[in-house]
Amino acid sequence: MKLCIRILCIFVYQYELASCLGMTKKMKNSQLYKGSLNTIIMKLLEENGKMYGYEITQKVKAITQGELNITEGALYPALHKMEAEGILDVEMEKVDNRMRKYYKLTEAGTKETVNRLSELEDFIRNMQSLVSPKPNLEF
Amino acid sequence: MKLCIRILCIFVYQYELASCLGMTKKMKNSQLYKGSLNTIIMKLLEENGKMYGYEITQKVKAITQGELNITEGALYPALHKMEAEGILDVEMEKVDNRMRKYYKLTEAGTKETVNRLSELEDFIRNMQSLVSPKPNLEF
DNA sequence: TTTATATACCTAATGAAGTTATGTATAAGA
DNA sequence: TCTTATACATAACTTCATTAGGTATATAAA
Repeated sequence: MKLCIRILCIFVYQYELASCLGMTKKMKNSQLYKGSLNTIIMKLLEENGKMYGYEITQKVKAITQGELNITEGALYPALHKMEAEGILDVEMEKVDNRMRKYYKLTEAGTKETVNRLSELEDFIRNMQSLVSPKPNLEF
Repeated sequence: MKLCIRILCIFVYQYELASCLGMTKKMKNSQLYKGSLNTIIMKLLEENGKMYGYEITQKVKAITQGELNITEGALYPALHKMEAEGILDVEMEKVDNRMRKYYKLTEAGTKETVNRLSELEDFIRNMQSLVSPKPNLEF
């Protein structure tokens, strides 16, 4: 029994250690990211022309230094939905005997991206007003 | 028939006009705000000491120039939940024969607010990296 | 050689948060 | 009198994401 607990402790310790080093890190994304996934995907596609799902998850992780990890359970349904809505086009490609589904913005998608980005700007501006109310010092 | 269409047009026009003036404006909040409500509430309470529900909706509307309208269906359940979690304390008050439920941060709530605000900062920083990738120009 | 990790896709069950619609009730103004 | 503003509340529904599985190939480690 005591041995079991000791082993468990070692396991937990190593897990936590790994967490600290950002290796196994079962990162729980903040609630704040809810609703921003589509905007993120669209912006990345606008920038990179075409990307495949897995590539998107890795890109986001890299850009945010591991702070945001898009879960596949969120990503793939989102991509399928945007494809169904005519925002994205798909193109299959076989690389190294492994399949890839490349997504790119449609014309409509490109237009919608502009709106989404402006919404994001407004959102950020509003959130900043809310949390760091700058008294109008200009006069 | 033509008359009907004309009347409809006038109605739509006036509705849009009212919208522009921010009067009737059935503002649909961007998806992006999902997940930010608690943070907003906590920050406002941290700043103002105590507030009641309706006051919060008005304050947010004012600060964001009408861009963000907290719906009551989201607000009240959120307040109740935060109270249940020990983040908020309630205090009833009767003003003008009308009831008000004033909320304020508990000690735990105040601590949690710090975390939430730092999460928000990270979130904003990450979103900015994602949508406006600033190449590291420093060298 | 088996096993774990990385790449690459997928979905079903569940949960959390918000919208819409509705209800109650008082006060003030047109 | 009828509408708007103030002030609370909740039930039904939608949307988005998490959790937890599943398939399959390639590579590195034990």
